[in-house]
Amino acid sequence: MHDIKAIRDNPADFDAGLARRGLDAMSASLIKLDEAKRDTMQKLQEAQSRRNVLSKEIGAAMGKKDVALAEKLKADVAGLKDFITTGEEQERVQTKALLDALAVIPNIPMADVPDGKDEHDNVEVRIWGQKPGMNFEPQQHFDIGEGLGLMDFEIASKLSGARFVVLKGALARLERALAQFMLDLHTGEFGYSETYAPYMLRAEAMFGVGQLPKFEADLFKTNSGHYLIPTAEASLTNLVREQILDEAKLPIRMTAYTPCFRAEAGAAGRDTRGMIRQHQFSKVELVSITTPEQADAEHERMTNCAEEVLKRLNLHYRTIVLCTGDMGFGSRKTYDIEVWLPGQKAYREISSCSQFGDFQARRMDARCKAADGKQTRYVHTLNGSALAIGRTMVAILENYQNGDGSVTIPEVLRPYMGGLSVIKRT
RNA sequence: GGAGAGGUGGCAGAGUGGUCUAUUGCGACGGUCUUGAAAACCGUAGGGGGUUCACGCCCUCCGGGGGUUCGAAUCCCUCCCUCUCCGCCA
Repeated sequence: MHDIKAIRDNPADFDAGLARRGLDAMSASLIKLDEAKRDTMQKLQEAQSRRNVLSKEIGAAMGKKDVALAEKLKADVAGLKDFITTGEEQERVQTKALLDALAVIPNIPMADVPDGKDEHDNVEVRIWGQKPGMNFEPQQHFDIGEGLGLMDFEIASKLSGARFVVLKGALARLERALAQFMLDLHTGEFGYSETYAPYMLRAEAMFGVGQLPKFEADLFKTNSGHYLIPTAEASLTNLVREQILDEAKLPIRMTAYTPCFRAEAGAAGRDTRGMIRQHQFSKVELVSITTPEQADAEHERMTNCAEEVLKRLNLHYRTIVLCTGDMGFGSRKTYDIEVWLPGQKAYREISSCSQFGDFQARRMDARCKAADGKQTRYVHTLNGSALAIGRTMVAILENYQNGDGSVTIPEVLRPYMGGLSVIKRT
């Protein structure tokens, strides 16, 4: 959510920011809505002020049992009633019109985000490791998993339809092992606080992180009116909603391992095979709540935390910064980490780390204040996947596959796999 | 799911139609006193918004949203949440 005052003060900057996103200028229409609202407010407040004064005089007259004066004053103030009633209604309508318009406008990219139209204009910022050498033709993860007899899309479709999977035996355990490994790393070495939070949220919370109103079609909704979280970001970020935090306590760093549910509306035909794009997947998420000054450094730090997972798994990856045309709705800067998949012969997104500025904080009303400070201000929010579990499993299967169809388990995961070093067909 | 009771400032807790500009207590901060502290005493306080170069002035907020009234913390409607008892239950 944008600050209308900032738009009013600097409409040209705002429109220039929108243009970088490929959007038309909106400042003029927004300012018009705002001016109409403020005009109503001024007249309304003046009338309310007069009403308050007269009402007090009525009270005083009643107290002195001067009924005649009270009745005269009542007649005086009666004329204001209609004006105030319609003014209040008008203010509500105008305020809603402005907020509705603001609610669907994406965040403005930071100055150092590269301009571009789509994913082809993203810019690589670093690359780590190298493609594994293999003396056989690498298979894709679904062929490996099905070959092991431990990954079953067919039975999953009978249970739930397309875009679901059933994992068995060592692969089911690998899912758990990956989550444990990642959580231990982030809590033990990087200072994130492990958090368990709801998987179902109210509309207000979904609005807070920017999922609503614009992306309702991407969410699953329950018959209780809740929405299933598409990412733990939604739950974790909302933990600071409607609060004024002590700045000395920032940054707050939280992590959670949760299932994620995505309707994948509009993804028909994309990644239909395998585990890359599912309605249900798990993810270890990182969320940071910071002061405005801390946000940029925290973004780099968070991205490094996500990359560290891949380093320890010895998976080749590259980190890219998304161009203005490819960024998500609420983000002002996003790094994607793409892991190399030898079976697919492609880099695929395995993590996305974004900073939102105060975009979500305004929607959630999450603020902070220095202990000695008078002024409250909005916190900054950041989140990143570290990592998506399903896609990490895909990467391990494809990168650690052997010529005989077995899969070697990365060293760091073996303690979590009961010492198992190779997954073989049983 | 059924029945009942409640949501008031950082916390506790009054107020049930008219100087409420929200009583009081605790806690907090500043000061007086003191070598220092404690105690005592005095004083200061929140959020959002409009307007102003500024000082300031004004509007609004007693869980959220509507309504009644000249006037609402107080009355009505509605939603949310908490607590108690019953029922059910991993």
